[in-house]
Amino acid sequence: MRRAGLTADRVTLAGAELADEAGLDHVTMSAVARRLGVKDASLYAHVRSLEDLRGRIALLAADEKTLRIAEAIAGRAGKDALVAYANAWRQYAHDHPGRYLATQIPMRIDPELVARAPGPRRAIELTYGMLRAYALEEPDLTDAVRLMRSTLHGFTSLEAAGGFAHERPAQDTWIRCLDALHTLLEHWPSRPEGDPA
Amino acid sequence: MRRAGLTADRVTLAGAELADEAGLDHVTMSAVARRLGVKDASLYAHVRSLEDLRGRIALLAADEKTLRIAEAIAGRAGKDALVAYANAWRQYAHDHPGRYLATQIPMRIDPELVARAPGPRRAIELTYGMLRAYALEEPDLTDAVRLMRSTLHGFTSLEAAGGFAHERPAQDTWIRCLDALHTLLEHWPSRPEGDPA
DNA sequence: GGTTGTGCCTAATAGTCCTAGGAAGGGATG
DNA sequence: CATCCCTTCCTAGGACTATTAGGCACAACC
Repeated sequence: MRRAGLTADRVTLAGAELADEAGLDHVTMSAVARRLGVKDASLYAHVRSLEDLRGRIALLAADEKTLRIAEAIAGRAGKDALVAYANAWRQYAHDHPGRYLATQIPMRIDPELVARAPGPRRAIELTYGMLRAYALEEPDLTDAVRLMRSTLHGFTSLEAAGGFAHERPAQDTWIRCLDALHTLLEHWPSRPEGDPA
Repeated sequence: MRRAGLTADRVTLAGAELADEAGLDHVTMSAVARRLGVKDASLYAHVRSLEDLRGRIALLAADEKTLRIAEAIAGRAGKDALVAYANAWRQYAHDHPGRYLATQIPMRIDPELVARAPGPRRAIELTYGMLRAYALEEPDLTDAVRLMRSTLHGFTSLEAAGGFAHERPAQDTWIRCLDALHTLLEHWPSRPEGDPA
């Protein structure tokens, strides 16, 4: 009797592949087990539950996306970095729609596992680092980081869900949106007086 | 034997309520049937499948959200309208997290049903109408609409998923982001020469 | 009052998650 | 080399879910 060499990471990877190929809600214990040539009960030695598996897929996606972004912006600055950052984000969502969707589900996942995953935290750090070129001070910097993440996530998410009808190519809008974001970051509106928050 | 008076709409509503209370993936045929005091098989007379039900929930959410936005911006213009629009959007996502999440799933739903639902189309029209105050010309107007939808959706989506850590209240960031969007729309960057697209 | 159709039912199949307990491979230890 | 033990994977089974097929009873119309 051969051993399949399962680990939590291998199970997670199989689930992630399945999510990209068949859609996130086709990621079931049975389906992942079939893909690994194993009985479903065997997975429970490595993964606590289906919900746990989905959380791990989300964390994997966050790590992978962060890594891609880090590579993309390395050695770049200013608008160059901004565009590279955004394109890497969008490209990851295109390449891995299932994994990307997994990151959107409100996760009630093992906090200890989250703490060990570097992805989410590092992603924020990267964004802060990149936006430092725009000479924003706190709390504007935090707000700008959040705005940027919101816009990128919203665009890729809507695009994936078919939210942009056919009239105008999404790619054209994308380029213009990056222009707009860049402009906005360069001319970030000042706070009204008496608003230190 | 009492009749429950089921219709497709009543089933959809029960599913939507369940989605908000228990989370979208607790919306099952059995659970909806239980909530309606009915056997699960009975639902299939009104709804084609679970996936169909989820699609209907998504369409319901789109209609409701659009209605709220329409009420919010009625009689307003300029930044006033922008803020009202955005707040209505965000408030809907807060009030109905399950329904809102349903709109994010790529739906392979009956196209005929989609065509009959006024929500998605009307939402876009409303956005166009509101942004007309900013004197943008096509295709900038379309791009601005898409940017606006992306940012609002991204923000509410990230917020719902717990994406904004505790440091700074999300509400404060929200206000500043609306300022920023308004500023951006007033100073939309011009296209580079020789780019009629 | 009989007919017709609809609304909800029972019954059944297949697939799912997950638990409990058992067997067999692989490594450490005598 | 033999033994022990831990990990890995299995079999078996319970509870729940989605979906289909067919039946009965209620309501409306003639």
